[in-house]
Amino acid sequence: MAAVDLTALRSFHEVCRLGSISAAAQALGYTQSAVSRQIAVLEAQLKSPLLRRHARGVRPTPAGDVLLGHAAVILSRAERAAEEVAAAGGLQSVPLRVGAVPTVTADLMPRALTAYTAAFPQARVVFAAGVTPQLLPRLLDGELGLAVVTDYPPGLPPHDGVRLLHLRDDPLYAALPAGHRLAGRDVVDLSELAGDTWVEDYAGAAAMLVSACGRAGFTPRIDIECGGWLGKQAFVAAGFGVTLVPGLLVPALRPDIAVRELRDPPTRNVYAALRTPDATGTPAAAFAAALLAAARPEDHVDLA
Amino acid sequence: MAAVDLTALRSFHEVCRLGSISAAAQALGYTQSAVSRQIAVLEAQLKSPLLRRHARGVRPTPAGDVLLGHAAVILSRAERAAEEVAAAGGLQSVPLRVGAVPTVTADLMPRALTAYTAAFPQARVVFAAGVTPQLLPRLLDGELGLAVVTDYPPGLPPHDGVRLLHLRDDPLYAALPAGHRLAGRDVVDLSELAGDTWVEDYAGAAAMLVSACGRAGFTPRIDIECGGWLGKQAFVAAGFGVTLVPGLLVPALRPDIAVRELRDPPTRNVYAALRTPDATGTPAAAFAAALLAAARPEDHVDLA
DNA sequence: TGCGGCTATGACGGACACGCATGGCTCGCA
DNA sequence: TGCGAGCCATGCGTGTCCGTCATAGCCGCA
Repeated sequence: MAAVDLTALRSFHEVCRLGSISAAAQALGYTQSAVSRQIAVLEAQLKSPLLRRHARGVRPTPAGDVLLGHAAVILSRAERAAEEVAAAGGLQSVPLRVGAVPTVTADLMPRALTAYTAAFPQARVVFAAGVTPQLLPRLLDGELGLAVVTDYPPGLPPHDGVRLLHLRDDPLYAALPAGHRLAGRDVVDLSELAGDTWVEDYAGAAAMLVSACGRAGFTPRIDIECGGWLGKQAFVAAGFGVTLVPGLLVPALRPDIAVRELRDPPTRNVYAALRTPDATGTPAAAFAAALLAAARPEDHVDLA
Repeated sequence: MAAVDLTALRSFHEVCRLGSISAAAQALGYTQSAVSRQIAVLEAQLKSPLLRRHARGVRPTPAGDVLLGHAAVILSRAERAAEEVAAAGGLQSVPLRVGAVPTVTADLMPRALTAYTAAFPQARVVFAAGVTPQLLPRLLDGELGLAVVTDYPPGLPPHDGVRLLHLRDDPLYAALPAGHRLAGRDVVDLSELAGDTWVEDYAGAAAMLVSACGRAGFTPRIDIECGGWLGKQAFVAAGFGVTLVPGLLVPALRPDIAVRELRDPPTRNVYAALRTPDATGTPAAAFAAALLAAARPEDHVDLA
């Protein structure tokens, strides 16, 4: 999609919305011919038909439906960028944008943020949750000033230009419905969950699940794709599946979920990641120090 | 940003990454002159300087930092779109994409999904959380097949072309740290929380908070901007602030948070939203019926 | 069967994007 | 302190691209 422009995407989006190339052309101030051509160029670039042509208008193909979903997001984001660039024109600084895997929001991140804002009362921090394969590129791309990431499989993505600060180890546990046949045990072997239905969504965590289950001799059946821990917990508690849960999250789980140690548990490392040029003397570096202090209270860390 | 293209955005992104127009030009296969001009055009379109020019390279301005964050997302999304369009070429259908405000993931959505997948075992559903002001445009744009939304202030956005199905009322409660001075009460008046620090993030919920506090005679001080309910709960439980919590979420809250009724509570309505042409005979319509059945178990609803 | 609605495509002209060349500024080194 | 190197901005020329106009073809309906 290197040569695709937002103009063609916008036209495609409007064609799908109105179900007609002519109507979209009128709405956008082009001729039907121009819009037809834009669509044809898009289809050539993406090497896939995007619209089914009928005598009375058009309908997206399945591939067109996929592009439509992305187009909506891209176009919306482009508008927001313009608005925010205009708003940022008068600012002297931008907030420190911190990203982290969701599991650290339950305990570690609030404690680190508290220490940081106490030391730097004028600082503004914006927090965004994400998964490691997304967070590191976002850090490198400049969207984030700091990211808390883990080395879940497939391991850390390439991170040239990034300084990693190890925060702690974090083993996985099994989260079972309270009435599960294995809930009465203290330690569970992963292979004993081969026949269960799994609750998982994030690409990183799903990969670790598949990898761990592969070593235990089975492929997990993930029927419930759920994005957040409230939802995950609800599905597990309601008996619709089991899942793996990082130790960092265990204290925050609802009481009607049975959390059990795994024999030989998959264990991840948790890191604070900064761009190498930001590794000293920057707000991101100060925040990393706060994270380290929160993760290892026994080490004294200065926030200067 | 109507005329801005991805080519200029890509160049800007690479210039920031390498800190040099010449280096970016070389990496992208352009001359320095072409890239310099692309940046100049971007700056003119966005009416803001985006780079500070130095003798040895460039650095983004604060406005440039803002654009860089968005550019990273847009460019990444564009790549994913191309990949997924290629992968979708052979598909006969796409998953039903369901969006909802996060509060329904804790109970209502898992129940509805269970009923739906029991009735349609071959169906694939992808779920994405969001806030109402984002969800309705995403529904209309084609990204979502169905969205569960609420009429938090500023109320529902314009929704021509959308069919709304009322699911239930949902009053707000106060969520307080367990040791809060008002935690011993059964009913709290919002004005009594005027001097507290607030935990909130989402634009919709923050607007309702500001609106409700305005009616109670004060402006809430939101020091902790936190995106997810695990984090919100952690900040409240740790004593760093109070927040409002929808009734739908109350059963899923951790036990060390004091949840209290509000006198005259702000109350929202919860709706399932579909595009009008999808209102009958589609997977989205069937899913809406499952949501209605889950929200009102006393009404019998057929999933045909 | 003819007409209207709609999409695809040929031909053409003007706008745009980029390369080459050059000017101006800053920085580092002898 | 002066010179050279590095780097960005901009004028000019050229080829490509984008949009318009016109036309052809298909489908559905009265």
